[in-house]
Parts: sequence; structure tokens; C-alpha cells
Amino acid sequence: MKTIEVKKGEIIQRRGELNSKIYAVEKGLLRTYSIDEKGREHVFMFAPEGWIVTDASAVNGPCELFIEALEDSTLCTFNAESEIVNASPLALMKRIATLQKRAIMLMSASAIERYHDFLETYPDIVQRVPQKMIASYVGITPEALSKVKGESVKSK
Amino acid sequence: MKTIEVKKGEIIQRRGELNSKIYAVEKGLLRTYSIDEKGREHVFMFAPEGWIVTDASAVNGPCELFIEALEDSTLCTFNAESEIVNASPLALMKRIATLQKRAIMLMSASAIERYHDFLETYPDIVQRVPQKMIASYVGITPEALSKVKGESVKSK
DNA sequence: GAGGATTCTTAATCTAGATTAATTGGTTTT
DNA sequence: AAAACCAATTAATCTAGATTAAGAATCCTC
Repeated sequence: MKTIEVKKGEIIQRRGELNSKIYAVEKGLLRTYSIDEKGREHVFMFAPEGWIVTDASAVNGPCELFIEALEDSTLCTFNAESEIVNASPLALMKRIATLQKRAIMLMSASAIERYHDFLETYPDIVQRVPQKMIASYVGITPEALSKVKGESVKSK
Repeated sequence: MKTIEVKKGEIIQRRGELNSKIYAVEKGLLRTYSIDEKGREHVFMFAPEGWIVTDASAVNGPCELFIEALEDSTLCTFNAESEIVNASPLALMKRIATLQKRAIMLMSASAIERYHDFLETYPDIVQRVPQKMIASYVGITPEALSKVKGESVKSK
């Protein structure tokens, strides 16, 4: 385990890399995202202070996700291979619960509902990330996000 | 840990129940699903022989998912609370990887692509589950699934 | 601090998939 | 074996969100 500092905009991990690590965010803000065959980015999760990030694609295979610093950040890094075995199964279960909820939201909720879920999940970061990344997390285009936000304000 | 037999159509666990368990399918076929506020079912996963099912919503809280036997099945049940701590972190990581892939598919792939992903994920169960449950797993209506399957046949 | 590049928003048009509805074939009930 | 019900398909219409485009605001960079 060691502590590292990363600059805003730095890409900490790229798809295809083998040395998958676990990152605990002490200060700052990260995001993870995938890029599909059509070259589109999809924000998978954000990680502000106190959150933990791993690409769980394969414990000993190439990773699927990119990890990027959205702000200058301080991170604790753990070697996934060795440390994961000792990681708390309860922490992993929490992670599974979050993912389960995410998948269910993507299946059953509308764009505006998923936006509100984003606001609940990350109450403090709306001002810190660009709209287009929020739209990507929600699973829609930035244009559509502008539209539904405008509509939900009007309808009040 | 103990082995139980369940009949086709039996609901093994309901949303809101507290005694969350882990089920390992020895024989048969299960599905898990959620029901949203509009009363719609969403198939979360299938579990044929060799698969494991848990509702990971909350380790000690009420569960989110319903679990139903789609065929007469034989299951090994483990008490989640006590056994989860000893569960292999690697098995949990595999589960996280599956969920991560599912969420990414839901964000970035079209209905027909997600249908093909279903076929890859569960190569042996197409004949064993009704179309409407496959459609629900894919995240579309049965009508839309009929349509896209018809189109992909024609285009060959 | 001017020029260029992003970002955000609004609007017009388009499309994947939803909704509604009708038809057919199976299954279960009695 | 009818009656009633459920599953699957097809077609017509509708809608949430995508795409395209254009203008205004904000941010780098030289």
C-alpha cells in the first residue's frame, strides 16, 4: 500500500492494462469510464473523498475501464492481486449492492429518475463535474439532460 | 448449509424479507427479478445449474429481489449473514465483474446486442425460459424482442 | 487579452423501442 | 372438447431520447 498524488486530467489506469489496483480516494475526485466500439465514453462511476475504485473486470486479466482524475487528488493504492483476498467481504457486498441498484435503475427508471438517483448517490459533486459526464453517467446525451432538467423545472 | 427441493413456479424469496440467503443451483433453473413502482417486472439474472444467487441489496436489511424457480430445482442454501464472511472474495469479485459488464451493456449496447449478450451469457437456456422473460432481461418489451429478432433474421 | 477550442443550451428532425390492439396457437380448467 | 386464459407474433401509432445544427458562455493557450 502506498499513497500517490495525481493531477487533474491524469489517466491513472487504461483499458487493457494488467496491473489492476484498488484506489481509495483521500482527497479529490476520480471517474471510471468505458469506451464502446463506436468510440463513445460511458461514465461508470464517480469517486469523491472516501470512495473506493477498482476495475473488477478480471482479477488477473486486462481491465475494462479507464480511471481518470477529475481534480488534483490524493490516493491510497493497494495491489489488487494480493490485497483483494484480504479485503472485507462486506465491502465487496456493498459494492455488489451498489452495482445491483445501478443495473436495476438502468432497466426500469426514466432518464430524469436516474438523474435524481445520481443526485442522491453523489450529493456533493454536481458542481464539480461537467454536465456531459453527468449525462454520460445517467446514460443519455448532454442535450437530453439539458432538456429533461428544463422540463422538470417548468413543471413545478 | 442445507439442500432443499423446490417446485416450478415456487417463489423462494420475496422483496422485503430479512432472511437473505445464498442459493447454489445444483439442478434446475431460477430467476431473480425486481418489481418497479409501476408494477413492472424486471428480470435481473437467471441461474441454471452451477450458478449462485444472492440478493446483495443489504447484508442485514430487507432484500430487493424476488427469486423464483422456473423449473423443479435442487438448491444448496447458505445463511448469508454467517457464510458471506467466509465466502471466497474471488467469487465475489467474479460477481462484481458480471454486474459491471451488465451495467455497461445496459448503458452502451442496443437491444439486439444485449440479446446476443444474453445468448452468450446463458448459452443453454434459450429454450427453457419464455420469450417475455428474455425480453425483460434484455430490458425491452416482448413485442420489441419479436421485432428485432425478425429484423436480424431478414437482414441475413 | 485575443483567438481558438470546449461546454452548455435550445430547437428541429429522426429513430429505437413503447404502447395498443388484433390474431393465432397452447395450456389449463371444468 | 369447449371455455377461459396465457404466450407469441405482427402491425399501426406514439414518445423518450438521439442526432444534427447553431448560438452563447466559459475555458485554455499563446
